[in-house]
Amino acid sequence: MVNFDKNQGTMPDNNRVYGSKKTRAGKVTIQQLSDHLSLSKSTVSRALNKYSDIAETTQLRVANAAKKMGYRPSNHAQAIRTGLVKSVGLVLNVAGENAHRPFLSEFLNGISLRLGEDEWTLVVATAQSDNDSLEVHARLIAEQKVDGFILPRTKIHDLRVELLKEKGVPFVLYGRVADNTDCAWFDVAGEKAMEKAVARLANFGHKRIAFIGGHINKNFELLRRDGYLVGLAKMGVEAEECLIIEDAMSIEQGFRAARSLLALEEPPTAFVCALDRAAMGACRAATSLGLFVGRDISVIGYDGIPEGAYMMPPLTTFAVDSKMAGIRLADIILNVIRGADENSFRELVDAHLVERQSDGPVTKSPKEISALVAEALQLGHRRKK
Amino acid sequence: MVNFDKNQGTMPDNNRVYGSKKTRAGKVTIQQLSDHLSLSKSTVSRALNKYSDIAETTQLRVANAAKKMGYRPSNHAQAIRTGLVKSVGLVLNVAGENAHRPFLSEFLNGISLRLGEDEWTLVVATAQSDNDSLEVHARLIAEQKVDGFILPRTKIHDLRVELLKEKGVPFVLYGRVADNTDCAWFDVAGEKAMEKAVARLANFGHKRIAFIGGHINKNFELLRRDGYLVGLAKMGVEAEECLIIEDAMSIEQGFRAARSLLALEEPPTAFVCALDRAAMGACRAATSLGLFVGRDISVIGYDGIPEGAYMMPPLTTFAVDSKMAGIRLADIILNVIRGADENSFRELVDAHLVERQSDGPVTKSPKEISALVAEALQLGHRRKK
DNA sequence: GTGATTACCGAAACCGGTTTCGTCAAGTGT
DNA sequence: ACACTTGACGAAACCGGTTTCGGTAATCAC
Repeated sequence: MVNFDKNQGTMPDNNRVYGSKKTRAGKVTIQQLSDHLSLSKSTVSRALNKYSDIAETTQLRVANAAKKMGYRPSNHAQAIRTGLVKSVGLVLNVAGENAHRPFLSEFLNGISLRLGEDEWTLVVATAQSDNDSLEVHARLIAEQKVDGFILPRTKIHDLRVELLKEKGVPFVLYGRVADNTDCAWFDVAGEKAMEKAVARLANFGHKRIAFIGGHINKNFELLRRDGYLVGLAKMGVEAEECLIIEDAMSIEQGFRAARSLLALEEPPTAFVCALDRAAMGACRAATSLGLFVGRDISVIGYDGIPEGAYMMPPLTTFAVDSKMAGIRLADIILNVIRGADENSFRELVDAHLVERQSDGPVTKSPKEISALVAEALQLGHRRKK
Repeated sequence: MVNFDKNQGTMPDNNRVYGSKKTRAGKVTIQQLSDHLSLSKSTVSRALNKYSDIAETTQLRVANAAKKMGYRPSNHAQAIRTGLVKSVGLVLNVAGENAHRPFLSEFLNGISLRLGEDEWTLVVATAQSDNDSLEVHARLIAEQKVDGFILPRTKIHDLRVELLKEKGVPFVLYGRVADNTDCAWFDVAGEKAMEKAVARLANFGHKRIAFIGGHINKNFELLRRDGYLVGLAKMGVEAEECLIIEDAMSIEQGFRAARSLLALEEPPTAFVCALDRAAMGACRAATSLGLFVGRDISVIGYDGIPEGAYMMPPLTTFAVDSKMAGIRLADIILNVIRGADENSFRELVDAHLVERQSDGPVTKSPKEISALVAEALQLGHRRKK
């Protein structure tokens, strides 16, 4: 009868020391609370959850005692019954190391702020590819770590949407997809900003306005390009295939895009860029070709990254409010999780113009620009020799 | 006895529709699994957790069946008993809207990657101030949303450390604090980078090397400044009070710092900056005063932000690997939570030099620089009139 | 005054796991 | 042949809540 149970029920080797030393003493349970109040567990629970069959006086008494004793319901204890863990997931696809996110912290802040109001939390995970992203979502669902998702950077046909619809897990899109049925979404109207950018430039007298866009598998890219085209149409300017370049997501790519556009026989006198980073590259390209941005040539960006203010010259751009986006998305997903109809959430807000000095009235014709560029190129060529 | 319980036990109004329509059908419980295997719940549980008192053959049988049926233990169901929710918290203090985080997504990626290996998750929350940060931590603890924390951007005397020590909640620091006892930490040796930067510049022949630092309440600032001073001492260069400016966290502030340093009677011929963003400002300041960065004057940054590569000229800097930092921090906190001794985790890694073109051999004396600056200022002055 | 409601609360089941304790058959020593 | 281990598993308690189902006393209708 001596140490009979020594190797019986012992913990496995790989996780024996689980749990930290201090046993999280402070924790007040509902049992202790109900004992203290001389009420039953169930009454206390229902009182806290404001059931109508508990006397108001009792509800008050319980609420006060709970506050005084510092009682907080254990999140997972209630999750096990209610099925709600009170947290939403956000999976960031970091594929392509150029996946720059200038406003991630503001965005997270908005989400966290809104979720915090209801004592919910945000679970963040990253994915290394589109496929991985699906797996990560599936994992979070399987382990019931979240009650719903915010899906950033929607693609035109987004597999995440299919997955979540199939599993019946609530979600909200940051962006739009081809088929929006039964999808709650929030988006910034990039297309409208592009349209306004074109209008602004046309009013400045520009006739040859180029467009430098982003990844064509992203939905926002199509929308922004359409906005650009609509803008041209409305201003009575004819669109030209050769003035549109896509797939410029980085400074480098923006640089190359602008270089090639400026090498055209009849180069543009203004650039509309779908991303500030591309605009930065475009500015550098123009500068490197001897053009003064804001005078010889105009550039308008989109995003509102802080660096834009410190560029030479400061960049005119359309800024999006990422914090607000986070707040709205969090609010929507909370509603959807609580049973609201997805189809009642379709929010489109505007980016707002930040007027700086990278654009202005047209001063040079395409021919003149072409001449300046040619000169700069020859100079560079000569210097190399 | 008709509809007696109609308004009895009804849910309160404010949260009646809780839970989404579809009842998350796919979920396989341990009960179903054990039924299917004709084993008891407890045996299955212990088999999955590799208890030594379950036959190996049985363990295998259970593991296989679990995989085939797609069984995933409900996270909160086990949390309620084990006390572990299998997630770690990260609270970002977004105070001061210029709290720019160039590498946040890489950092998150590193953390998520390592946590994901063990099927843990990352909970992210934001705080609007130092005080709010404490409250957010407390909230996450009270609701048992996390098992431990990663504390980024440590301050010299960090209240978060006190809070977590008092509550007995595991944590790991990204950075160091004044009193490191019983703290696990990981850090990048910014001081060493600063020292190397000074050595590099001194070897280039620079004698007047200025330092532009960051927030003085952050611990890294003290360390980096010390590194700068040590570097000077080692190279036999005397430190001068007037060549040190602190509190430059943004491009704008770096700009102003460099302007004032260049206005000195005997201005520096090189800048060592504790942050790339300050370095960017410094470059712009030098350029605006008619100096060619990389030739007339040298600038070295720290952080390795991507924009540095596209500056004019590209910025020489010390880059930190944020993804790796995330991975290591996640690994450490997992160990600490599982009971390892905090004092056995003290990791210091180096930032690595990225040689670009913003620094080089000294070509101008302080006097000459001063003259150029004076000229540029007069020019600007004249132009204004 | 009596039966039917109604307001309020407690007992117990339940959620999906983990852990303790006990049982039972097979093996071991003498 | 008999007491003692040992290996392998099941029953039941438990974790901290939520929800169902009754039950009791007071109120109301007539």
